[in-house]
Formats: sequence, C-alpha cells, structure tokens
Amino acid sequence: MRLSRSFLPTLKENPTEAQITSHRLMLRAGLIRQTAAGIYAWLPAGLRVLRNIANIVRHEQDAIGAQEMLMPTIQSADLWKRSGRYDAYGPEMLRIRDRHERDMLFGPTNEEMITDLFGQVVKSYKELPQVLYHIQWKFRDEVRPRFGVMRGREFYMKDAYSFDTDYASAVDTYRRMMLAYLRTFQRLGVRAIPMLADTGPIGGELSHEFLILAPTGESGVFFDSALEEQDWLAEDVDITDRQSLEKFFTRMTSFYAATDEKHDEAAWAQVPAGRRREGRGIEVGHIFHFGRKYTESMDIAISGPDGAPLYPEMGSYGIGVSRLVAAIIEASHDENGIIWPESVAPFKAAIINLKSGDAVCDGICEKLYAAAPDLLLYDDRSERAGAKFADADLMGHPWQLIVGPRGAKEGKVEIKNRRTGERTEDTVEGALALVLKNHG
RNA sequence: CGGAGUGUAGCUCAGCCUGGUAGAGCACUGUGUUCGGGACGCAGGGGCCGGAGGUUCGAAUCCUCUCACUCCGACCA
Repeated sequence: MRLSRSFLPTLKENPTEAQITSHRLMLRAGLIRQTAAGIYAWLPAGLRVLRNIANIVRHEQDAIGAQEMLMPTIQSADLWKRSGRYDAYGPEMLRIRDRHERDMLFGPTNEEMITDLFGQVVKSYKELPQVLYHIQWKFRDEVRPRFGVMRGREFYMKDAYSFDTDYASAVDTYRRMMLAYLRTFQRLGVRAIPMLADTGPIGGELSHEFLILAPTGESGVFFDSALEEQDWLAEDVDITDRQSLEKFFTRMTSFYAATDEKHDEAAWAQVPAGRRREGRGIEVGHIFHFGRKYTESMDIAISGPDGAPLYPEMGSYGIGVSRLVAAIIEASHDENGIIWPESVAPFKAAIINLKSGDAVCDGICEKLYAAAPDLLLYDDRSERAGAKFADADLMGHPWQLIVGPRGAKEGKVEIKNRRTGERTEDTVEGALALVLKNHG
C-alpha cells in the first residue's frame, strides 16, 4: 500500500480519551476510531491486524479438528428462555425488539444457539466428538467500557464448542484445545500463561484462563518461568492418543501458575526461587468444560450405544481476538510506538523514501514495493525524513527499508529492525529476502 | 449502578469566574527556502462554541433541562 493514498490517519498527539498505552497507540497509529462508547471502527491497518490474528487462531483450531462455521450476531430470545439464561443474564445483554414485537438480542455468547443447532443435526453417539467454532462479533453492554478495545462493548472473538459422549472423551477434547491455545499464542508472538481458573459450582480442574503478561494487566499473576520457556510448536503430541494428551497435559499443569485470587503461598514456595515470576496479566483466552448444563436444560439428547438417550458433555473455548490486538501492544511497544510481532503486523515493512522525487531513490523504492505491494507500506509522501521515521516507528512495522541518496547510488538499502534498532545494509534482493522470509 | 468531570477548528487546548458577536499550536491549501529523526517564511481555508429552552439590548460566557463522552469505584471475554 502506498501511504500517500491510504486511509491511515496517524496522530502526533495523544487523544484525551485514551488512558492506557494500547488505546493511545491504536488511535495514534490509525488502527481504530471510536464511534460510540465501547464501539470502534477498524480502519484498514487495524483490520489487517485483526485478520492476521484471526487467521492464526483459525489455523490452530483447524489443526485439532475443530470445524469453522458462522452463527449470526442477532439471536432470538426464545433460545435463551429455554436455557433459563434470558432472565439470569442481566443488563449486560443488549435486548432488542423487532417490528413484530418479538424479543431478540445481540449475542454475548453462543452456547444456546450452538446447542440447539447441534441437537437439530446430530442424533447418534457415533457422530461424536464434534468441535465447532466461529469467529464473530459479540456484544456485552458493559456498565463501563474503557481502555479502548480492551474492554469494549462490541468485540470480536473466537468461540468454540465441543460435544462428547462422556467425561473421559471431553477431557481429551479439553486437552487438545489447551495445546491449540498454547500454540496459537506462541505463533502470535506473545507469551500467554495458562492459569487454573475458577470453575464455579460445577467444580473440577477443567477451566483455564490464558493471560498475556503486561504491566497494565488487570490481574496479578504468579508462575513458574518454565512455562515461558516451553516450545509448544515443537511439542510432540499425538492428538488422537489419550496417553499422549495426558502426558502433555500433566507436564503442562505441573508448573505453578495462578492469578492473585487463587495464589497459594505454600505451593509457590515449592517453585525454585530462580524460576518464580510475578507480574500482571491480561486475560485473552478461557477454556472451560461445563458438562451437560445446556444439553440437559435444553433437552438435547442423542442416542447412546445402548439406544438410551444420552446428553452430550460440552465445553466452550474463547479467544478475545479484538482484545488481543490491544494486549499484544501492551506487551510489545516502546516510547516511540508499537512493536508488532511479525506474525500479526499489518505490514511486514515500511519502505521509507528519504528523497521522494529523486530518480534513483524512487527507482529503488518502486522496485522494493513491486515485490510485495500487499505486504509492504511504501511511504511515498513528500514528508521530511523525521516524520517518516516517526510514523514508521509509531505504526510498528517489524522492519524499515530506508532508501536515501547515499546508499541508493550503490543500489543499497538500509534495513532497520524495529524491535532491536539494529541497522544493516543490503541489496534490494537481500533486503526483500530478509523482510519477506516468512512469506512464500 | 454510585461518585467526579468534560463537551469551543481534524488533534491538543485557551477564552467562561467579571456577558459585547471566537483564538493559539499542530494538521490542511498555495508558494518559496529547506531536506537522514516530527523544518522555516509568506499568503490562505476551516468553528450556527454538543442540543433545546430561559434571563438580557446583547450569551461560548449566567440559569434550567437534555444528549454524548471521559475518569474513579463495584462488575467483566
């Protein structure tokens, strides 16, 4: 994309409404604009990040056999009356009425809908297990939206729902999902620590929250640094084998990790002193086994092996995609702006033409740009060098390809790494190879 | 939902107390000089001062109501 023709409004000053870093940077880098309290428009660069994150989430869900679908944002209140949650949910649910005076709502989650759809389709235990997910906008009418998309009212999230014949099978599904989550966050370029979460009245050990470490996180976290050092992408787990899943899960949960609410000083003392990590975290994911809560309350039974009715065991698994955009920024920025992990960056690199109008500089820039116009942002404006550097740093492209008259004469491009600040020089081909190395 | 604030140009803000018909910086347009970390000069464009009502000869300014947004608290993917 050429910056001179893009809808990418960077701001030099901090908008007053933005209190935390990620909100400020998202506004300043031209990713979002607020349109109402807790509701945001995603501008082109912001949408690219949102899509990049969603695609990684999608890839890892598909890898464990989850099937993508898409459920609507608007739901009928009847579904929620069947599960009993219509009255229980409270004012966080945005209730609307259509022209026929029917009660509708903007979905805050989809357990009822998926359970109903599942019941319409699946009739036999032979068809289980099933894991279905979608990535869709949700709405929760928060009393007090704040921190930009971190706690907005409208948010984009991946939610998956699983159906199993029995508890043991549901546990396998849960563990597969755990692995998918660890891999997803690793690919997103952030460290998300799984923490045992409160399971409420259902009990059990099958509820985990995933928190990204950031100083502005809402929860205090305590964990064993071994969790940060694992390479889940390299982890050899046979997801079709119960023993293999159990081995992985047992090892993963053997490391101490807890939010301040569930912190256990005695267990904490068992962690080697050099591996104790304390900090703050932002919740970006939650996986949860809840058994037959909805299949029973909504009376969704299928035929079991003995021909008798069987109420499937369910679990739900969320990832806050829009919140992740903010959480990643909280975890990865400096005083000059965002530092995008390469996997989610809106552009792989900015091409900074230090002398627009100079035939040699223009020529090299055009050559760079032509190699991957969809992955590169060409700053072809007639701005001064300082303004271009400042905007590139603010927007956080992993790389900057700097083309000035000095190097251009020898066909050289200066390559700056946004994260390390390191600068090297290379040919056009060499620079492109480096910047696009993770792309075909 | 309790408490506290703020709405004036695209952005950050001044003006309001003490009414007299709207300003600055940045951004934008034209132009000239500049040109490797947010340049400078000259000339411009842009605001029914959130909305409605009231007081007054006269309201951005005082009063009432209303809407929106923000912050603190309780709550939350």
